[in-house]
Amino acid sequence: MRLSTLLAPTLREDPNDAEIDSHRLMLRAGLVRKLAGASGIYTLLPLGQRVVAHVEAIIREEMDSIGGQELRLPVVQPAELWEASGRWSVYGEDMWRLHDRHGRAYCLGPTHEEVITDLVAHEIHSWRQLPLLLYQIQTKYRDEVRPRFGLMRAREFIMKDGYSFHASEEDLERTYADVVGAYRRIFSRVGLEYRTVLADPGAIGGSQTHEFMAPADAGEAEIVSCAECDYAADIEEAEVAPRSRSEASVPMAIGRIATPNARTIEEVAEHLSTEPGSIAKLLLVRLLFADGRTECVAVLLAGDATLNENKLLAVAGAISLRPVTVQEAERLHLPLGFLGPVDLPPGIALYADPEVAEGGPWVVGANVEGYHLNNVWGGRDFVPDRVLPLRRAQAGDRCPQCGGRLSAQRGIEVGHVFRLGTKYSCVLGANFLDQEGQTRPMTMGCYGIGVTRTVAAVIEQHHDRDGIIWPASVAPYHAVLLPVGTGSFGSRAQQVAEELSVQLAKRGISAVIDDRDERPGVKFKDADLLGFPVRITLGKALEHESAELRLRKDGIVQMVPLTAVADVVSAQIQEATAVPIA
RNA sequence: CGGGGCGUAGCGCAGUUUGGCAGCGCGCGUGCCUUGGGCGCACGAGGUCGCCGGUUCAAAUCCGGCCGCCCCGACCA
Repeated sequence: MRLSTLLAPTLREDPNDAEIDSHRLMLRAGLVRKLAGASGIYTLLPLGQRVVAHVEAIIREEMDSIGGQELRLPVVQPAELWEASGRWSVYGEDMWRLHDRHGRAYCLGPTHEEVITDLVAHEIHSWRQLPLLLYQIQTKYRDEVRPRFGLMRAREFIMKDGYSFHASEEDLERTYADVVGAYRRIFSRVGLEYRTVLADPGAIGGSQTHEFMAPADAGEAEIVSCAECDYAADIEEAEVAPRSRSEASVPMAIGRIATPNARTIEEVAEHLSTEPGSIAKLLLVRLLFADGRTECVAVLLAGDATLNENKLLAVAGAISLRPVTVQEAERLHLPLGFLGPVDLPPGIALYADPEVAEGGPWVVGANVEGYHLNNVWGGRDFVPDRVLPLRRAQAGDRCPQCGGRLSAQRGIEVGHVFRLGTKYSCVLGANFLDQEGQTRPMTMGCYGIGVTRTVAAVIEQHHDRDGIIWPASVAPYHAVLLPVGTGSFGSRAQQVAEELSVQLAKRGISAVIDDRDERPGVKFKDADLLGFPVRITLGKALEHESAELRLRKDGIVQMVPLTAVADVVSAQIQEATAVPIA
């Protein structure tokens, strides 16, 4: 391929609407373009398409290796199908809905559980035909509340979705494990550093699920992971244990101290020359329940902890919560900024995290403007109505599995595997006859990988100031041949580039020739920006019948005789592609 | 949906406060020059100033309405 004819419009300057590195670099390197007037909808240009194709090829290989069968499912799906599963109303605004000329309602598939279950319900009838693992790699549509970060959260995106059907839970477990194994190989091969984390099954239902998270600052999810064992979890899901804390052996008497203008934990800690961790904070929140009822509760946490809102909602059975308003607090005669668990007005339930439920001494608000209490002891000075772990996990917490230290990081969710059970098979009639002749619903699993998001994640993890640094396995081309020089010297360089391109192709190495009539500096800059793993410069070294090979990832340069270039590059690419499976 | 920012040449931006010839850099075209890290010189093409309406002798600029994009939040199999 010649760069002079390739549609790869590189940009010298950063686009103004790209915030994160992957989005910025995908635009600058000419991999994608946003469709004007359509937030979250992108064209994949030739280089971007090649990268996506490489990621898809790796996914196909690994899914096929565990017995997966690829198929292609309709994008346009009738409302009836979604009404049958009950999700037409549940899915909400994220679903892209449309009508045909007869006024019948359809949607653009945001996912394909309904369609595939319907297919299997019609075609599979016997235990002898199970298990079945089907998958698709297709464009999906979600009218995201807020598309952002380029391909990271787009409204039209490519996803690999796999669905499995089983005669039993045990059989599902086998396939589930197979898929997790395949995912490990896929993400390792595309060059991602990733963590497998425990996550919330969310609205799709089912038991414990695993997310595959690629650590990156631009990630939208927060995870905690242990350095000493394999424990990792979404920060909202992570188990938290009370932290150890030194207690005074002899409880002293409670005391009242003036803390004028010290409202926040930081201000109180500074005023009293103590640590936030020795203060207990009381949050007043209003819970909203499904039946419209609301309730005001108080939550007591250590001063350096954060409330895990999901856990509070779960234990209280509420659907949402918000802090109380200033007016609500005034009505209760509670001064915001000086709240404490001692002598709360009746009618407000006190929920306490185990860390602060018993013992002391704690500094807490006095429920009087301008005052706090010290030497407060849980159990003596206040008694919680409920003691529940409501603290959000944070860096430095003990690992619930091995006791090691947890660290927190941001991550990009690139894959998610679920056990669906019989949620969809029951309502959509995906039943089979078992060996006893009994009709039973199939047990299902589903397994997603965000393909375009994975490409974004790879760039987030593999770039530098100059541009993208593609892993060889997904690079749009393995190498760039860069002839420089003028006159007859230049034509010789061009000719050598053509020859090497052919030699490389014979070894399965793809290369582009930068034959553009540009100054060397421009070619070098673009080569770095585009991120090809190997750069082969045909210039000065030609006088010694050699080429200059440079690896994008470390900048290491070596001079190689022309006759050996193809073999050396081939070896370099093979080495780079043979990644250990994490 | 709440908050904030933006919309002027293909891209990045100035001009808007205080109404008065539509500008700069990059890119693009032509010629000369240069040729190992985004050369230099000269000439040139390129605009419905997001859209609609209003005020005014005169609107990119002031007023009203609408649309789109980006960021934060809420939200998110």
